[in-house]
Amino acid sequence: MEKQIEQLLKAYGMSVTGGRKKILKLFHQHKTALAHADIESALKDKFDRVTVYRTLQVFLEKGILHTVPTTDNSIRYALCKEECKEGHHHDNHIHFLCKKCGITSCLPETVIPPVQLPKGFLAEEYQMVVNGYCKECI
Amino acid sequence: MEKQIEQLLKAYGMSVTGGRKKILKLFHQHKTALAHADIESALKDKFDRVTVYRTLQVFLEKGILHTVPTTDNSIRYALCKEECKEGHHHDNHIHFLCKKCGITSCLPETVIPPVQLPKGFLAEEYQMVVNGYCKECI
DNA sequence: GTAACTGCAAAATATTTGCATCCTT
DNA sequence: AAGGATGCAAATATTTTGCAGTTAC
Repeated sequence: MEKQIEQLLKAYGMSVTGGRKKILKLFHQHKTALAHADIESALKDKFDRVTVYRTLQVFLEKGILHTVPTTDNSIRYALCKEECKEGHHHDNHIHFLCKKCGITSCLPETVIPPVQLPKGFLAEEYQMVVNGYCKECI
Repeated sequence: MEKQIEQLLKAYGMSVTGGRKKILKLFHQHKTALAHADIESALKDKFDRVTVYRTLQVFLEKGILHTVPTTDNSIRYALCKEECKEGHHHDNHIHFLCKKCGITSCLPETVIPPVQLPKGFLAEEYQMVVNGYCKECI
């Protein structure tokens, strides 16, 4: 695991530091999308708040993480690319947001069906969010 | 228009005030989803920032507005219910976000296709966001 | 007249920036 | 050793809260 994470960082041309490893590890452990606050509290004082901001920012730019659409005001980040790589080759996953526990999960095995857009719209990416209740909260 | 708006407010059991009318009018004029900042700058000092927050909050609670999923950190609000009422009777619209001009539009006439979720997930609402380029920006 | 809405001030939160120090390569 | 990453302090921006004055019904 440790090795995997370091390799991933190197593969993306980033230097391997404690903070980046910790944060990346979090995303690998939780299979859900995480908000800044989740990460901060998971790291409990181990790293500065600012470092978390900057690390997430870099991960986004490099394409290790991507943002998940939400209807509340939180920005959530997820590490879906990897999981999707092996199965279907699509960047467009469905995200599931549980109303009770608030967990946001990626459902990489579920394919977003095609839609017909009105004339004049050129679509590049599709994202789908499903709200409801997850296994634990039904 | 003025009358329509007042009636809508009354229909939802809200008192009719200047601020509410102005904000609701904005949503009727622009056919796009608006963020707090959009509204604030559109009203240019006519109303207090706090009033805008509170008005949007009430509109959400009453069900006049709903939030639109976004991948940036902005909360966007839209007034889709009405438009949908007449056509298809579904609350689940597709939202289109233009990469260039940043405008978020509701596409009420486009139906979200059904998806098969993995076992253990109970879905209640479906939302779909499409990124790309709108008519003006292609 | 009463309840609710609004503006102002201020508190609480969240995010960004600058700079000095430390760590990775 | 050099460039980049981190922590700390502080500046900005965003959102929430309390209260007094005003407005809608």
